[in-house]
Amino acid sequence: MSNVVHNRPVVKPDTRQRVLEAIAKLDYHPSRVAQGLRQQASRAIGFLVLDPNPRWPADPLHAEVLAGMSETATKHDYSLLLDRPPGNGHLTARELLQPFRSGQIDAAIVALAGTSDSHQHALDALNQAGVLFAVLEREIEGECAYSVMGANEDGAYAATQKLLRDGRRQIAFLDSTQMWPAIELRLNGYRRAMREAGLEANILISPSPDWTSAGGAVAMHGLLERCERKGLPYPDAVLAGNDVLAVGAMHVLRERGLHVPGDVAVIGFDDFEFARYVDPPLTTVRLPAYEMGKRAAELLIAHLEGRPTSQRRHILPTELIVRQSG
Amino acid sequence: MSNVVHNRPVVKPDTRQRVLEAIAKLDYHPSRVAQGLRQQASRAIGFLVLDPNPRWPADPLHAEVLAGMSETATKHDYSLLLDRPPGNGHLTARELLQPFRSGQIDAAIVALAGTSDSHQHALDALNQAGVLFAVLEREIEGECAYSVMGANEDGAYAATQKLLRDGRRQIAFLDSTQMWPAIELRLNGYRRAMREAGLEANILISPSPDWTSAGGAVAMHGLLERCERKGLPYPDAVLAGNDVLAVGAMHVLRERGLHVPGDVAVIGFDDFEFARYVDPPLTTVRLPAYEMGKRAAELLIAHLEGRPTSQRRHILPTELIVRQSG
DNA sequence: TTGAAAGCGTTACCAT
DNA sequence: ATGGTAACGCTTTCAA
Repeated sequence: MSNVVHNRPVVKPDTRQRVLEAIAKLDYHPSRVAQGLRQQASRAIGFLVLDPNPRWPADPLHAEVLAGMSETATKHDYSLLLDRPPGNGHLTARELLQPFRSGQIDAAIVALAGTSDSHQHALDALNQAGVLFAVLEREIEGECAYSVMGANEDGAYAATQKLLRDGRRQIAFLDSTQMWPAIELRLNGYRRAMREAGLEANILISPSPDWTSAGGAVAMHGLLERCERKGLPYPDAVLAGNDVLAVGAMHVLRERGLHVPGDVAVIGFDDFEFARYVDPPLTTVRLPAYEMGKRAAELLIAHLEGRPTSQRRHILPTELIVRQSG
Repeated sequence: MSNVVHNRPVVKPDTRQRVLEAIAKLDYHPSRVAQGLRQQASRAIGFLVLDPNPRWPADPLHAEVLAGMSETATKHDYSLLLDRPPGNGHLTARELLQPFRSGQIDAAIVALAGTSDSHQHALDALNQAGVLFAVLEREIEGECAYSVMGANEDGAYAATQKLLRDGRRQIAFLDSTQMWPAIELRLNGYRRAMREAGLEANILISPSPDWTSAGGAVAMHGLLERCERKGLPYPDAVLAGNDVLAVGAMHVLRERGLHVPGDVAVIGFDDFEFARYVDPPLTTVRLPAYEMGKRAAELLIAHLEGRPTSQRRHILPTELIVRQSG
């Protein structure tokens, strides 16, 4: 019976035929739950989002990653389980491991919020438990740990250099009080480019309260006000932590009568769908989010099927997409 | 033991104490899989997306719905399983029911693509199997079927009326060859308003090949070309099937040197995050997508816990948000 | 090649 | 109030 369902060649053709008929007649459906219990494997991978913001799927980047994961999981007949931390977002190791221990998932893709060290204990716990996982946008080491990243630092470096080449000198960076590992890397790239250009003194960072466009507007607002208060000149360029922030920032600039890119150049990050449709079309650093989701899922599934990939650190290239905003 | 874990009051305090200690010492974790097998209930709800486009999570509306579902599921300690049709998107009843029959989910939220009748057989199959589900944006009847909708027709009607009140007469609608139940309703609202204004002859519909902004640009392009070919005047207003399309359409209008809203008013649908940040800020019909996801999940979970809601048809109100594009 | 039986980790039931 | 046992539906192993 089991041998028939799984197409194993140890059954005589006519026996197989009989069994198949019975299956059809009884409208039999194998229970994946029972299979899971017996085989100690659920054929499901989890998406563990360590972000207290319940609206995280609405972030275009997360959505793209999710789409890539889902596509790949389906292709390999794996299920995808969405898992969020209950409540406040501060996880104990126990909570994190729960879906593994309870047999719900065989592996997980982990998306972090917060600074890169804030969830170190969580990753340590995963490692110590010996479970299989892939972390997005974050270096990680461990027996069964993969990491899938975009070239965030390179991208931010290239974007800053482009602005410098265009003669911009007062280049500001928009980040957020809600930290996020990729942003640290982007900041690093920005800082390095400024330092190498001898403009360390011009480094200027303004935080958004969150990762929405409304937050981006707040950050831009704060930036301009700070300049006014201190009698500093306005920045002549802004590198935004991501496109969503950039959109809000451009809105504020327009409201203030500042021309983009004439007065202030703006470059975003991610190249989300709407980047080319805002006015002016947004120059940005493309991050291959969909591909990252795919890659992470592929690595985990290959590992689960006995084909672990020796390369644990996967960095997908970013690309500067020059449009008209900067 | 089971009684202790589930806090049943049939155990003596000191026995409970002893068991709890053992649990801690052995680092015991209940297996949800075994629980599922034993109780014939997985404590998971599925999101069945009958859309062949693998990038569906990147659609802002879907993402918001997903966020609402995820939030609610987590709150009630339910898992959320993402389920896509394998491959082409044309589902057999068998494939649709698979996650139910295999015990992976106790209920599902179903998002349809295609015309409202194209998946009728799928919904019939769900009904006939007696499984619990909620359909988004689509009327449904059945023993265990809920439907959660936005007031699509009302919204489109109100938007069209607003344009008429502003003196617009040549109002076009942007839909898509990739149909979608909600769009049929929006079209109905548009048609009804035009008919009631005696402008049935002016009804003009241009399709996008998909639901991206690029598609919206194609639809707008096609619309203008059709007018030119037939020697018709350009439309003085456009009601887009959703905001994503509207963004692409506005882009084309600007490229052609047409002023929004001076020459052509544009109204979108959904009120996604970026609607207020495009230029000019997009007038649109707000659809409470997050709330719809929440509601659907709540209805299912309440039903599963023995508290079925008598009202099966839930229509959440839409609201016309007037900004500057129309 | 086939059929029977054990066991995966729970919970529900039934003796104690 | 407690401990033992069967059963959930499958796969694997072992004997026939």
